[in-house]
Amino acid sequence: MSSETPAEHPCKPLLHRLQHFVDPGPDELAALALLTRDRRQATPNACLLREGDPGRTALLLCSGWALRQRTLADGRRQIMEFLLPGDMCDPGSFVTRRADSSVVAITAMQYARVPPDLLLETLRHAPGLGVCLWWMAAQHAAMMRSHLLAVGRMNARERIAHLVWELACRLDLLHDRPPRVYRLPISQELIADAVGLSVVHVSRTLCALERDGILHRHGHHWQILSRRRLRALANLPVAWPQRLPASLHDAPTALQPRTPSTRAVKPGETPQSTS
Amino acid sequence: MSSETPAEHPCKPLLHRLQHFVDPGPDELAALALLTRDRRQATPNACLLREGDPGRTALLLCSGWALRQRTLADGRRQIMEFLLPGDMCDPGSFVTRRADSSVVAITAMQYARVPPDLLLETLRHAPGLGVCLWWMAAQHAAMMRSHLLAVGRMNARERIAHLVWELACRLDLLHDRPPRVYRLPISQELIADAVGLSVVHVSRTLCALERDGILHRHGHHWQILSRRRLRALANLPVAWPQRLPASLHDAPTALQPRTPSTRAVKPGETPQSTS
DNA sequence: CGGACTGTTGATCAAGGTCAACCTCTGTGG
DNA sequence: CCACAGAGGTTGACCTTGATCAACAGTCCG
Repeated sequence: MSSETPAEHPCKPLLHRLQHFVDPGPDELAALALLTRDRRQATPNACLLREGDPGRTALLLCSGWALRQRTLADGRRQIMEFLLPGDMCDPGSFVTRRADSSVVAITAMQYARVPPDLLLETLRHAPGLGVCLWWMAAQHAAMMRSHLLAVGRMNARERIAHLVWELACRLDLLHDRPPRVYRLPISQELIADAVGLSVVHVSRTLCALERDGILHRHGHHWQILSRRRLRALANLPVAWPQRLPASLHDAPTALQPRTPSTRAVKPGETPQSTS
Repeated sequence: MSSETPAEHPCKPLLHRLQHFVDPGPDELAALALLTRDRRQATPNACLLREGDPGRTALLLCSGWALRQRTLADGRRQIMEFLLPGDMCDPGSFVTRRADSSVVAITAMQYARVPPDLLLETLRHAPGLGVCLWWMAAQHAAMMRSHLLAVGRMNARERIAHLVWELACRLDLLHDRPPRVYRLPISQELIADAVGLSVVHVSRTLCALERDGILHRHGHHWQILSRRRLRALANLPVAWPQRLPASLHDAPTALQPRTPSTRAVKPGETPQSTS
């Protein structure tokens, strides 16, 4: 088949991520290419979507980082999530009058706007993609719940460890092998607003993690020195992200499953157990 | 049509909620009835779904309250959300290997388990329901983001006000008119674990809200004395929940829109503006 | 060279946590 | 009918985590 040209595919990161789980056929590849018909650029701090906008369109990130946030009248803000290449931001917006949160570029980035009819058309061409999107949405919801758990019930150390671990896991999915050093283009202010702490305390806590030999940073380059201890701090109860359940591969409209030999092993994932 | 017998419909609360937004036809009513084929009972503290379960089934709550929670090894827990009659809990579970959170009954309750094929079959019979479920999922995601904002960036007073406001809005949707006094079958311990505070501090803060003439409670009966001040505290930027966007009513598979004369006015909702 | 932005460190402060006592209500069993 | 136990709520005293304010250092960029 013509499936061996991922390097030139317009939404490589999404593809790359999906390939950890399923093996897209030519139909799916062609359908995915459709999604990026309306491509755009954004520079740091540009607003892709503003709170209150009618914005009836999904966003598909191709390169660069963004974030979703909500702001209070007095300036306090909460960062809901960081958005990485390959992320598809809420198709839920199709069905909603006004956005409840803003999406802002962190780095220079490329993305596509996906209007509702285009998404529906794409799904008609490649129904198997529906399961993928559904799966991604479920993973996303689980991620949000983890985030809530961290912010609501963990202390500063744990919260930050949790965030770093989450980002590392997500970045791992964008590469063939877990990178040795991660590039996290986020300031400590962003970390603070994501985990609900003050900037100063984030700085202190990061220094402490570094002193304890768990992390190492310079600039935006981060290294995880002890995956074990970081993971323990992050308190992750279940493996995340999860694979598609096997039985879905057999559904009439599903994609072909990857054969075990070619399936990449995901980084922090323990196959079964919890602790 | 035969749409005037909601009193005997097996999932009245869901219906009631949907009727604030759309006008289900006979097909939709029949299809909804299908969903509750596998009905169950639960008593307080019963576990409908346990963290780590494979549980490939959605839950449709018919009566009573439940909650979704995640627990840490040392006993700390975060309540993700309270689940009310008419709530459909994550169809996302179809596509996921293991549940990331538990669902526990708060009161005695009735619910139905909805396996994947039943849901798909139902949607085949009444495609218009798909939009409804999608809309509910989008509302749900927005609610979770609000919750995260509250826990991450608000102080005790605001967090609790936020929670009470959210619950009141959701309960309003289950009745024809906003009730004068709400029945909230939740202990202060549950409130604490939902908003990320200690029980003691919840007690103090509630007493303060009562002293300030914003709330009144005895037992599980709550009255909102000043909707204005409660709403201001809760810091709600956009109207919630939102109506379906008008254009979706015109989609080929959509339900009939309610005529303006019969559409109920929703409680805390300002039609357009933010503050 | 000067300014903006980001990160680090110290000093002080306050919101909320913890511990403990006590109270009210409800249901239970004698 | 009362005694008792247990759960949930209230209040006080004290302590801890993290917020706030401020000064300063490093880096990038005009």
